[in-house]
Amino acid sequence: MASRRELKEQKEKTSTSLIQAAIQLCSEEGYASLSLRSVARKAGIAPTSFYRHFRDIDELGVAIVDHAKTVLVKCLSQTRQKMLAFSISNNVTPEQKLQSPEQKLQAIESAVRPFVEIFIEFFHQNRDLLSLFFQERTGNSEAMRAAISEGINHMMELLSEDLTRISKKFPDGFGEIPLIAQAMITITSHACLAMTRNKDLEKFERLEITEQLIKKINLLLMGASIYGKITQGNKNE
Amino acid sequence: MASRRELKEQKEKTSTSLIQAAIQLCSEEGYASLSLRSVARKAGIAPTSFYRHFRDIDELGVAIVDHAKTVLVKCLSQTRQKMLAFSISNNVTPEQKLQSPEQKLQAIESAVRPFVEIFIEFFHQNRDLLSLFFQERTGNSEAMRAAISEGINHMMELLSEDLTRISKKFPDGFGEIPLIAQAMITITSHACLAMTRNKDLEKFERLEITEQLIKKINLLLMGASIYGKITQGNKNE
DNA sequence: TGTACATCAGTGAACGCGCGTTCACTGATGTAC
DNA sequence: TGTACATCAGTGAACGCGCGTTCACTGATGTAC
Repeated sequence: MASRRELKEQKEKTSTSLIQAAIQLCSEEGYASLSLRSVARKAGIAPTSFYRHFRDIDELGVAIVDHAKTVLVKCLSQTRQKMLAFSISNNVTPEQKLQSPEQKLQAIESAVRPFVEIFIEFFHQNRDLLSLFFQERTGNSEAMRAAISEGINHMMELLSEDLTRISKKFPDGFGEIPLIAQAMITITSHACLAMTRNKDLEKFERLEITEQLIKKINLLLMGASIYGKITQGNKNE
Repeated sequence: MASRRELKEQKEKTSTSLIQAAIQLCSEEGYASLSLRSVARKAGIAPTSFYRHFRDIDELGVAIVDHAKTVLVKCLSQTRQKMLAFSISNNVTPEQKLQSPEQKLQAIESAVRPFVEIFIEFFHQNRDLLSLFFQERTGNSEAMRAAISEGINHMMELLSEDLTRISKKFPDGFGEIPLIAQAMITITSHACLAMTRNKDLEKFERLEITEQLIKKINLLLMGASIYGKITQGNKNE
């Protein structure tokens, strides 16, 4: 009835059920309160069957983080497209544009806004998964912290690349791009976590959080655009 | 032998022992893993005696947060003194100073540096307490989140006052001061949490985190100083 | 001064519960020969 | 084709453990009269 191949697929399905069950339980009680038995119960298997899939809860946790990583990479790939769209629409020589603060701010916001809107939308669509990812970044499981840290570093690299490209449109470039990327991820993930409670967050509140986050990142990048002028020589770094 | 008054003092001592025991246990296992019995054991009393002091673990948690609040208020009072020292040393009319980006950056850093250095030092001295405070800001205990949120709001008010005073030294003031205060606390607390693991963090690493945090806040405030120019009318807000 | 009672921090026994983990087992699939 | 064996996802009984909570108790202090 079930071939060896079908058995493998069935096992994969069960693993996925365990992961989904764990994500949901974490959103209710937190990762630290996750128990092997509660996950197995929610996934509809016997407690002892858990061991056919994961050595322990932390191994499941790392699998969840791996899943979160792929979602985040997709997210950053989408934000990159939109941010490049910005670059193209501003595809003129630096000397022509972006000299006045107003022009700079407008240019910055035209890149920041799509980034934030797409990110918030992704977070909204993957609330339980991503809030777990960001929350456990500083949690008490070393295995989780290590796995998450890897994902965050990757995000920062991607974001730094984007910022580098954007900075080329500014007469003096941006200063301290890696730090900017760090700070962007910090305040973005924090804004997301602030949305986590109140599952039925009013759309109004979500929009307000979005606008505030955009403003904060605008401020950072405005600062970076001056920093680039002050610390000469880092222009194309 | 022990008067009624001495009994009250003794009870207070036991409560303090419970709080200290809980703080230490949280630093090892996290707040979510805290158990009434483990706290009582560490404090040297019978499990049932716990109920003479707190209704449940969350009530103890809120008491810990209250303690953290007083530490943080002391911290912000010290940073304020140093930041006002900056204001005095720059006590000239706006027209005379801070027109060039270099001057602005220098003025901003002279306020930001003491803030960060004092904050990091306070965190270092109260590592377990304050990392619990910041970590559980987005944790799974509603009682904790509520208590912490109150403390954070108070911090943001104090910081906004400081920023308002500082902004008066700049020709165009700062824009979006409340958002700046929020972002400052977000990235500062995150930098602190990054120091939490590795109890014996190399002094070198601590200094590096300090310098990076200073730069990030510099960027924010540089941005704010331009934002003030663009969005006219908010100058003295 | 003496007697009866109230207060209250701390105790130890006991309870039922959910937990992680072990173990030997099932039953279906595929392989060797 | 048939027989013996290997693989492997899933199972159910059983274990010992730490947990939160209850209960009646102790023993010292203070109060009423």
